[in-house]
Amino acid sequence: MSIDEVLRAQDFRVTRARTLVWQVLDEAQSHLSAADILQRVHDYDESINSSSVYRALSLFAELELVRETRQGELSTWEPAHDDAVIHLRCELCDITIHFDAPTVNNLRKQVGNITNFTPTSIDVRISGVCESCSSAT
Amino acid sequence: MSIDEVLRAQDFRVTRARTLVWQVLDEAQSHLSAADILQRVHDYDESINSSSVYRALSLFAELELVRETRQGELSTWEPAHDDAVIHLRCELCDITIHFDAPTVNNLRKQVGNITNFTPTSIDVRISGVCESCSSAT
DNA sequence: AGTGAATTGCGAACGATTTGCAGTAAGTGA
DNA sequence: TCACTTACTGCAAATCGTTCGCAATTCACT
Repeated sequence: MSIDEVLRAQDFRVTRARTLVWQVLDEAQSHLSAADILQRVHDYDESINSSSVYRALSLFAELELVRETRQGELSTWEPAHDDAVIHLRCELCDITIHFDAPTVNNLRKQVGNITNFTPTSIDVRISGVCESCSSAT
Repeated sequence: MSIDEVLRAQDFRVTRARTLVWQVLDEAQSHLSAADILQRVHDYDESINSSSVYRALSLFAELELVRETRQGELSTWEPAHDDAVIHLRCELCDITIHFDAPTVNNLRKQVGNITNFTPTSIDVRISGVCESCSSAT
């Protein structure tokens, strides 16, 4: 289902701002800051305002189409994905790599079994050094 | 080793602001926002300024005495603890519970073995509903 | 094309955190 | 105990990502 269809299906209007913000996120398939997104949106259309970008992002977040993450100072966004996919964040180059770790589901079960806490979503982030940074001495 | 000793050992001065901020964190043993901390510090001494609280917190963070976490909008701080201890955050009452999950170390090993990423620290947060909120219907 | 409401652009407001600076007080050595 | 040095503080102003109010625009439907 395209973003247009998703929006229309829930009675939201398909606008240039929303379409472009989605397009940028979808093309990047990585963690982008609001500033990154705005900049790339401007590559397509200078006239889109930052407010509209923020508004599109929060709408998408509500519809669970994107996932917002706080990395250090600022927020980043990426298309939503399963929470068993964890984030490996390189401390040197700041890149974020996805890693599908089935163990995450064990962790989820463990918490469900041992405690009386009922998990809904799990968020695993690992900081460290990525391959290219560690091989670059 | 007391906070005074830790500070002195690294040639930082022991000041009222630093002592009180540490005392508040240590007493609470939970996640406090900067505003919470300031308020509790003021219970001891009205004259401490928020800048000093922020400055103390970032010093402590550098010395790895505290752990800063972004929860939604704002940052929270707590005394540092092992990263195999994960955070269970209740979506209803916003409380954060600690849970010692040995599985975290498996996850760490798994990443180390399967990928070429070298983990240094791991951060697991689980959102869900805590016992008292789920029993309160 | 015409209508009404949803959405936008704009600029101002916001609020947590930070900074510059002059004054204060912690540590040191006499 | 008393100076002396300078790290640290309080204050107020600045910063900066994000949000808001509102008039103008644009979308969806006829």
